Amino acid sequence: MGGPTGDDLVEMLAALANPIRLRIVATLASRRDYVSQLAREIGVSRPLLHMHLRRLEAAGLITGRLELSDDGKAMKYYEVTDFDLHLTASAVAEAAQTLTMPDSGKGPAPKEST
Amino acid sequence: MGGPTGDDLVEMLAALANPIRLRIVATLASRRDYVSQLAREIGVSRPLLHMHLRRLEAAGLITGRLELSDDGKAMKYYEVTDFDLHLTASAVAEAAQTLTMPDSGKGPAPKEST
DNA sequence: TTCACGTGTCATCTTTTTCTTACACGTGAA
DNA sequence: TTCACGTGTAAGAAAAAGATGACACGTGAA
Repeated sequence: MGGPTGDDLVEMLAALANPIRLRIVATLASRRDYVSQLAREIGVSRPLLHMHLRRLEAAGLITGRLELSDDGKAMKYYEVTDFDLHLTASAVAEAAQTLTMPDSGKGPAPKEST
Repeated sequence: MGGPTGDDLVEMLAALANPIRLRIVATLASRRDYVSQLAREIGVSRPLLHMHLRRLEAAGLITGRLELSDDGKAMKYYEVTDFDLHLTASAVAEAAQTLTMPDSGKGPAPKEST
């Protein structure tokens, strides 16, 4: 039972549930890369890539750090983390127990009269 | 390398990346259930639950079949499938190769002049 | 018939994601 | 200075997802 909490799991799954972000992780899996170069390889604009990178980093799937190149430019390099998610029905059932519910459970069940 | 295709993976992940749907899978993991009862237990309206169930079934994570109860009512019972997703950076990298791209790769890379 | 319970769908509204365009800043080289 | 390349962010349009309410249909029991 070392899995992530329900909320964290949802965030990780949501982060991976997108073609572009899947591609970002796939690209970074082979070698780390900096933002502009990554944008060119994947074929998306930098602002868009920036947004996707933030989502992936917030979910803990990648990490980025700013470095200075030889010619003095500030480059932000990203790389993947060693995430390892094993998804089965029982794993999901366990994580779901730690889900932060909006308010259900205390509120009255949705009325369904005619 | 028996994993799902990139598109299928995205669909499965998107299906699980939601608190309510996570709860549905968790509930069905212990015992199968029919729609109205499930809606009461989870605390959502039937139309909403119906939509989430469709998404989960489309992703292949649950299956439903219509049965007739003793008192002649048509009940739709759902249960979880034996899905087993192992998510690592390399697994993602492999699945990403079979992603159906909108059009990138052929289209001109996003211009970024000025 | 009317009620309670089961099924499903459609139209609509609200919220969130996704994406583009435009801007700002910094550095090294021509 | 101007250009090329790197960084980041903010505003707004477009698209998708989430959620609700009102329907319609069927059956058994009061």
